[in-house]
Amino acid sequence: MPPSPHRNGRERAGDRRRREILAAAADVATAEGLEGLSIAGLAREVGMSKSGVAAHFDSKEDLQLHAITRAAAGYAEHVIAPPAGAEPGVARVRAMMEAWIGYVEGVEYRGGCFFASAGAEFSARPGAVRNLVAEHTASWIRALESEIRTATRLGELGPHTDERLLAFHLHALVQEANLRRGLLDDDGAFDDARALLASALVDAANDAPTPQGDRT
Amino acid sequence: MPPSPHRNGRERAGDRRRREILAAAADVATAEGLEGLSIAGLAREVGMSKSGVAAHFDSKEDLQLHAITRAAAGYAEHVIAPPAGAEPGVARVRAMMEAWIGYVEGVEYRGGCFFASAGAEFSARPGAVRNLVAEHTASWIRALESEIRTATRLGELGPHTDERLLAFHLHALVQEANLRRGLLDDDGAFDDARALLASALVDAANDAPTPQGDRT
DNA sequence: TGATTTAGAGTACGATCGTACTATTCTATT
DNA sequence: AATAGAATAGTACGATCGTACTCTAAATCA
Repeated sequence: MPPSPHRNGRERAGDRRRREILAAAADVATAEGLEGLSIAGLAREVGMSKSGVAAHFDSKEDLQLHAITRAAAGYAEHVIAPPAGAEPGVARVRAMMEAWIGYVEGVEYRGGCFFASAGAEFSARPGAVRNLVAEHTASWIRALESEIRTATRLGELGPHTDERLLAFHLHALVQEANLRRGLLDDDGAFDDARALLASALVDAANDAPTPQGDRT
Repeated sequence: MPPSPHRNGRERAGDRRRREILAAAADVATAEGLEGLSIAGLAREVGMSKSGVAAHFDSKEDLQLHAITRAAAGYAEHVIAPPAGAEPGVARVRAMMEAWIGYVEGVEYRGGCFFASAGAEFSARPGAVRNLVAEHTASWIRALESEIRTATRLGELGPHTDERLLAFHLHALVQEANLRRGLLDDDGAFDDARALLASALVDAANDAPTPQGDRT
C-alpha cells in the first residue's frame, strides 16, 4: 500500500472509507474482540463488499494493528490532550484520571475500554498485536507515573510517595470499574472509582505510610 | 445428559476423559479465549478425535459452560476453601486475598486468572456464558464484602468502613496485577498488589476517612 | 457367555473464515 | 472527452469451524 504519487493536499476518496472502516473495527473489537473481528462482518457493518474492505489492508493482522492505532488516536485526543491544560502536579493527575474515566464511561465503544479488552485478549498471545497493545498500555502508565512524580517534586504529595505503586493503584481502579460495568452491569462503578481515586490522592498528599516498593 | 441408570459407586470410564477435556479447556480458554476454544483444537490437545470430544457435550456453548464450572471448582478448592480455617475478620480477609493472589500468580492457567479473561471477553456478549461468568465474579465479590463487614462488626476495621468500596479496591488490585503480569510481563505485579492490599487494610483499620458511598 | 450400553472414531455437510485474483465503477487530470 | 489510476465489487479456493450421523471397540450387566 505505497502512498499514491498523485497525493495532493486534498483528502483522497479512500481515506474517508478507511477511517470509517477503522472506526467500526475499533468499536466491534471491544465487543467481539480483536480476533473476533472478521473482514466480512466489518464489510457488513460499513455497507461494503468483503473484498472492498480487505483491499485496504495487507492482512487481518494489519487491520488489527491499524484498529489499535485508531483507538489510540481516540485516547490521545480525548484523554491525553485535555489534561495538558491543567496545572502540573496533582491537579493534572486528577485531570488525566477524570478525562480517562469520563471517556471510558461514555459509550464510545460497546465493550468499554478498548485497551482493557484488547489487553486481556492478547496478554497470552505473542505477536505484533500484543506488542502494540502493551506498548500503548505501558505508555499510559508511564505518563501517570511521571505526573505523579512531578506532583511529589512540587510537594503536593508526600515525599515518600511511591509513584509506581500509586499509578498501579489508580490504573487498577479504572480497570475494575470497566469490568464491573461491562460484566456486572454496575452503572455506579465509575463513581466508585472516582471516590477511591480521590481518597488515594488525599492519602498520598497526607503522606500516609504507603509501603515503599523496593523493586528496581 | 441425563445421569446414567447404570451409574454405581465407581467412576464411569468417560468421566475421567471428560474431566481431562475440561481441564484442558479451562487452560486453553485463558490463553485463546472461551470463544477461541475449538473442539478440534481441544481434541488435538488431549489426543482424541474431534467427534470423540464433541460427544461429551451438547454444543459448544455447553462445553464453555462446563469449562467455566470446572474453573470455578478450582477456585473453590484453592481460594475459597483454605481461608475458611482463618479467624473471621481481617485475618480472614487477608487469607482470602492471599489465597487468591497466590493461586492466580501460580501458573495454573496460561493466561492468568480464568475469570478475568472470561469476564473481559464476554462482558459485551449477552448469553448464558456471560451470565455464568458474571455470577461467579459477583459471588466472589460478595464474599469479600461479607467478610469485610464481619471485620467491621468485630471492630477490626473502622466503623465507617464502606465494605463495598473496600472490596472494589481489593478486587481491583488483583485485576491490575493479573493484567500487568500477562500483558506487560511484570513479574513483580502481584507483590505490588500485596503491598497495596496491606496498605488498604491498615488504612481501613485506622479508619482513614475513606469517602462514604451513598449508593444503595 | 451373550446382550446391551457407553466411548470414541470416522465421515460428511454447510457455513464462514482469510486471501488472491480479476473485473468493474468512480474520480481526477489532461 | 479521453485516459489513467484508485476504489470497490465479484468470484474462487483451501482451511477450519460446529454439528449430525454412522460404525466399531470396549466395558458392563444379566
